[in-house]
Amino acid sequence: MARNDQNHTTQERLLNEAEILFAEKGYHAVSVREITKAADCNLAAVNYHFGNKQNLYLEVFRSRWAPRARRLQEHVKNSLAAQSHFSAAAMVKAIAQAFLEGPLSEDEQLRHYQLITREMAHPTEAFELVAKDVMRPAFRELADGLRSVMPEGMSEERLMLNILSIFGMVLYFNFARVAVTHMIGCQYDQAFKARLVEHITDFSLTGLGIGKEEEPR
Amino acid sequence: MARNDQNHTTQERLLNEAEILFAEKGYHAVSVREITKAADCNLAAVNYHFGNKQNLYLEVFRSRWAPRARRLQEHVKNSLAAQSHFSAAAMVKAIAQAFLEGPLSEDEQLRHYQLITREMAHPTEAFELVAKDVMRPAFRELADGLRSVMPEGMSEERLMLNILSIFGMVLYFNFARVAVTHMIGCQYDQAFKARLVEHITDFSLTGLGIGKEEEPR
DNA sequence: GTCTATAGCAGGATAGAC
DNA sequence: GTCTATCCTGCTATAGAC
Repeated sequence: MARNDQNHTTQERLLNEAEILFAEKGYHAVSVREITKAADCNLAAVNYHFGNKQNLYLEVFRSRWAPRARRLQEHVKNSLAAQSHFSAAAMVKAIAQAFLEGPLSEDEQLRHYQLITREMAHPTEAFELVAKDVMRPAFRELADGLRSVMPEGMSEERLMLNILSIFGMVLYFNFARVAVTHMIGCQYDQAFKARLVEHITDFSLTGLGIGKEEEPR
Repeated sequence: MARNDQNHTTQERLLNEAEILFAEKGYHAVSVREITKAADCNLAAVNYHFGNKQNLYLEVFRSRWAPRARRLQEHVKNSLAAQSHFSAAAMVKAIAQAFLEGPLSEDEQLRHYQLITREMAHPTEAFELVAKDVMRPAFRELADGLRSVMPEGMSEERLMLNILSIFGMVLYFNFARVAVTHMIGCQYDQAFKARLVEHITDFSLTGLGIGKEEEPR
């Protein structure tokens, strides 16, 4: 295995650079030439190590995206395990925190959400891959956790919609950073992210916080 | 102006087909050849009518996406005007309803959200265009409406985050249909969409509906 | 494993006839 | 306005030297 200065194999460098570029521009907007140049290796390397471009893309999800998603899941689990008292509030906060201020670096975070957002809007084989192996199990686990702290008799569908709604917000505030910034004029610095976590937690627990009003009759 | 069977000019047909294809596959995944073939016209037509591919893409947002977004905005406004009593509940419901069961056909809806989701995740000139002319004004109007029904003294940032959260959910439940379907196994038929509107309304008003729990100390 | 060289094709864009 | 024909660039993928 040949390694360069940073002591990374060509395969690793290709995966790293491919992920960055795919996340930034999308599959079709990125050429193999661009990737191999960024990875400081030869044009033929992609075909040698991964067979073709599509396979490199899939491998990015297999060997980069999925493990990171599992790290996030672990982070949520650990946050909850550290709580003396398990509650819905703790759970929502743990999720929001993991996804916005969690173990991922700023750049990792952005990449992570851009990659999956693209796949959600227009799924390829990569989506099947991570949905089956990562997302669905994680989703089940969260559903089980939430079920245990919600009033009995809540329908399964309602339970799932609740989780999806929380995810929807978290995902939105991540992938649509540019739009959010445009609309409210805030940079995504540490302070703003902390306020976002607080907001998502509050909103998930109490909505707008004014309760449901009676319909006039 | 030359028209074909459907009595549409070549320009119109190009815009129609371009929108469908760009929404479905994204800018780079669609070729001019594919568009002109779908529009049943010559390869050179794109360059003749729009100068180049990029300009056709922008024109799709200008002449198709933006007017439709305004239609949605009008729909919300009319729904609210028809209410005898203006309330936060009515407002949230009007938004959710407009975006999920509103004036757009099934296909129009899908296209609409796929186009803007792509732009939010990776903005181009098209985003600037619709952000300035359509999204920001609509957002302001909604913010003003919500401000009038929220408790006084709510910070502007909180107000905006509330609206963005509602949008986040609505957008998510639209563009991530495939993911939602994967996770909870529901098709997006009329009945499910109605339940979604109900859910989004409830969630926005009361969150999980169990109130904020006290931190144990 | 990594390189160069190149095959083979699809892409956007244009020129010029009609 | 619409067509055909064509230019030229850039793409993925492969063959074969090292």
